[in-house]
Amino acid sequence: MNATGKEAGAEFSKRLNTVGFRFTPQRQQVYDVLLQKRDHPTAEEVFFRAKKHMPDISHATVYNCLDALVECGLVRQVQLDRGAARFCPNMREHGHFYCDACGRVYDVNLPEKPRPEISLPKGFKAQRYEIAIHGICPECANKKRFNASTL
Amino acid sequence: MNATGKEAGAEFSKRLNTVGFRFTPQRQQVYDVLLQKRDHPTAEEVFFRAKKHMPDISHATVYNCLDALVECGLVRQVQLDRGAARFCPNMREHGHFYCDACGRVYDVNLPEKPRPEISLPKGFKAQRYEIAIHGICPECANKKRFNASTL
DNA sequence: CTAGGTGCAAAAGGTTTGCGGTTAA
DNA sequence: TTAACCGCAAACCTTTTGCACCTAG
Repeated sequence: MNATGKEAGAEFSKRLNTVGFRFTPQRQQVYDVLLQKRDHPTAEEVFFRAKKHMPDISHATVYNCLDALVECGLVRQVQLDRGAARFCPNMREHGHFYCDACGRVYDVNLPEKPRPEISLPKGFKAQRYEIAIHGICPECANKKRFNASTL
Repeated sequence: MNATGKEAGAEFSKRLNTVGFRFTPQRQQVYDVLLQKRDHPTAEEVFFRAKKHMPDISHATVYNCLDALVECGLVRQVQLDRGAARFCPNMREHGHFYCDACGRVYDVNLPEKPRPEISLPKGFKAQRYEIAIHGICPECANKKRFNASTL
C-alpha cells in the first residue's frame, strides 16, 4: 500500500545523508507522494497531495524537498514546456512523451540496445540526458478525429 | 552581414503565409535577432536585442513573434531548466548541451546514422524530439579545477 | 548544541491577457 | 476593408527569498 515501510525509510534516510542532507518527515512525505501516483505532477500538485497527509507543509518546503530529492538522485525533474516543472521518481533510463493537446506526460522506454554514443566536443562532461518526445497521445488523437468528422 | 536580404525576406514571408500568419516587420526583426547570434537567447534577451533596431517593439509582441516562428517551423523552443524558455533557429536535427554551472547552451550534433527508432506504444503520434544533455562545459570544468586546487 | 530545515508571507521572475489603435493582405 | 497584429499595462502563475522558529544528528 505504502512504498515506505521502516526498511525503505532507513534506506531513504541513508541516501539523503550520503549527499549531506538530513532526513525529515517532509522529505519522506514528498517522496511518498511521487511514488504513489506516477503521473509526473508539478510542484503545486505535489504540494496539494502532501498537504492531505501533512496539513502544515508549506509551498517553500515542497520546493526544498523536491530539489533535495533531485540532488541525491532519487527523483528526476522534467521540463517540457513553458509551464511548471514536473517530477518523476522513475530513475531507470527512459524518455518522456508529452501530449501537446492535453499536457499529459507518459514514460517511454528507450531501445534496450544502448543508443549510439553522442560524441561531445572535447572537454564537455555529460552528467545526464533527457529525451522528450512531443506529439499527440491516443486519447487526444481519437477526440480530434471525432471532432473533425462532426464539423 | 544580415541574414535577411530581399530574397530571404520573400522566402520568410511565404513561410509565414503557408501557416496562416501575416508577414510583419516585428516577426522579421525577431527572426533576424535569432539568426544573428545563435546563443539560445531567452525571450527577454530577444526583446532587448530587437529593441536596439526597433525601439517601440513590446514584450508581448516578442512572445507573439516567437510563438509564430515556432509554429511555422522556423525556430525551436528549448526548455532546459526552471528558468525562461530559450529559442534556436537551427532546424537541423541536433541536441542541446546545457552547462549546469554557467547555464550556457551549446548545439551538439547527433550521430549521423539515425538513432534506433524509439518504439512508442500503439496510438502515440510523435511530432518532434528534444534531446538535452546536462553537464559541465569545458570552461567551467577548468574554473572548477582551478578553484579546487587553490582552496 | 547547532547547522540545516521548516512555515509564512512577500517578492521576484517569466508569461499571458485585455483592450484600443494600427496594418498587411 | 477587415481580421490579424501591435504596444501598453495589468494580471497571472511559478519559483525564490528572508526571517524567526524548530529539530535531526
